[in-house]
Amino acid sequence: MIDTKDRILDAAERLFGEQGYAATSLRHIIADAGVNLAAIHYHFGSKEELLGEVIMRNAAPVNETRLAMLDRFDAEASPAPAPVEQVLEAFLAPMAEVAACHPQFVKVMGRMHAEGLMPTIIRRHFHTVVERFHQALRRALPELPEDELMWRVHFMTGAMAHATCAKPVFEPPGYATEDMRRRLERLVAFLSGGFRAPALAPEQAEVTQ
Amino acid sequence: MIDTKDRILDAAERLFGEQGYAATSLRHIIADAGVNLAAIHYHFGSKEELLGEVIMRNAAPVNETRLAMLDRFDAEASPAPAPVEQVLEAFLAPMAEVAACHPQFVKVMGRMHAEGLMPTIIRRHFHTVVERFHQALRRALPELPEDELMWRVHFMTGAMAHATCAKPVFEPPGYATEDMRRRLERLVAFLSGGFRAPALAPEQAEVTQ
DNA sequence: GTTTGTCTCAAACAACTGTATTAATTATAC
DNA sequence: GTATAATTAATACAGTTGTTTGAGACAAAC
Repeated sequence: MIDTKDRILDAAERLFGEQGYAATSLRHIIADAGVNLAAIHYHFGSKEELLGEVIMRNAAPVNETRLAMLDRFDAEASPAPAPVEQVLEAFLAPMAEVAACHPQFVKVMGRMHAEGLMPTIIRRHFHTVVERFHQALRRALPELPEDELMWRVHFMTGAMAHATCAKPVFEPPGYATEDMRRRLERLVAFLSGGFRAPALAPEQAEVTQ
Repeated sequence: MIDTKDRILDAAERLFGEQGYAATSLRHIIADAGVNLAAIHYHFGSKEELLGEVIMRNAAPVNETRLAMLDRFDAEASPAPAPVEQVLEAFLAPMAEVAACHPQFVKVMGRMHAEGLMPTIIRRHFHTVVERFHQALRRALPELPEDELMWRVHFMTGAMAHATCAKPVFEPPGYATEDMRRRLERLVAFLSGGFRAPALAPEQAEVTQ
């Protein structure tokens, strides 16, 4: 079969997205793809490299679109910096677009975050995009201290990962039918509010009680 | 040894928090606790029940404190509803407190979310607390549509889980030293902003492009 | 038609998983 | 001291994991 490789990639993408990387065995994948176990190691060498190819066949175009959108928003707002909403939209909207033809890829990325595999992947393939968006957020929120900004990026990462792949504890109305595009729009609104919130007073006495 | 059971619980709590439930084998746990493999099944019966005990020995007091704080904030603000900041604080601060003596427990809860085990656990032991906080948020944000609120709770869940257990892609300054209390205060500020953000216009034409 | 390289097949590998069993040990009560 | 219960130890089980192997099927090239 000529398309064995693609069938493996499709099956892996689907199962990684639904169950996560660790929970998906190679035997699940070959059963879903209808191919032989050896085919995976013939075509990819290892489970880890298979994951790498699943990611990279989508991540590259997504990242290009992200940078293009951010450039456009930056140009439109010039000389002012692009507002947070647009920075976040430039980051998230391309994921929603790719979800149209590869609905599972978004989930795969979420799983990577949730399983703690993202730091490795990021440093390998996403460095440029992350760096660019960090700068954009920095300019959009000049009054926000650096540590607070980085913490909020961390929080955002969690909300993103959860929003894209996790099953909610209590399902919002229309959860199953609502498309990823609208879901990410809701997320942009929510995260923008979070980034815009006043920063914590630096190292005062604890206010918890 | 008299404290075998506690040593198992402590080791399990630590390893579940650091590596997650699925990635932690019973043999990791016994090696860490310095006990025999049979001791786990003697004291707990199964891996799943061990997890249950790890959770419940901390979750019960935490949930009591949560409800007490929320009652207090509600009384203080009466007849107005308690503001979002306080609702979130009542939910998160007790976790920060328990982190003082059981620093890994917070991470365990985060892992449960990330691994998708939380829905089961929640419905079993956290139903009251979740219901109460849902109502509190509803009253604090009366103008927010119900579906939008539930989506934001979902986003909040993700940010919480990630903030408490995941290693950030790029570490904020002072990441290793800053205590959980302050981290959760940052999270409360961020989430409050998110909940306060204006809701998405209901079902308009897509604004993505 | 034979050869060469691509690819698939079934089977097996060693390592690991949660669980179970049986005997030995220890502590407590009488 | 002995009987009774609580607890540990060592070992084995059956299943799953990622990975490897070697024999064969198939196509295209010459």
